[in-house]
Amino acid sequence: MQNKLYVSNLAFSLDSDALRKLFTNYGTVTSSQVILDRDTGRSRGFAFVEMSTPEAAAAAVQGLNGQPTEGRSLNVAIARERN
DNA sequence: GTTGAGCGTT
Repeated sequence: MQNKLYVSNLAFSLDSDALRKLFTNYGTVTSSQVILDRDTGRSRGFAFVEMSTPEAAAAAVQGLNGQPTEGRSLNVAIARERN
């Protein structure tokens, strides 16, 4: 499964909904979630977005990786297994 | 500010 994306270096002003809208422009977003610290509830500065297909994920990487968003340059890459 | 969670109602 190469349809899960790891989005890091994101601005704290971005939430799951904002990311979803950004990625849905390059394909169908199956799920989007900004990672919040489970203990403190604060943003960890990165997120995970799952696309419906690997090609959609690749398109999102090419389209959003390194793009300035909310003052921060988004870093988008294929995510790893959670384990 | 950089690779997620959950175990008690997502």
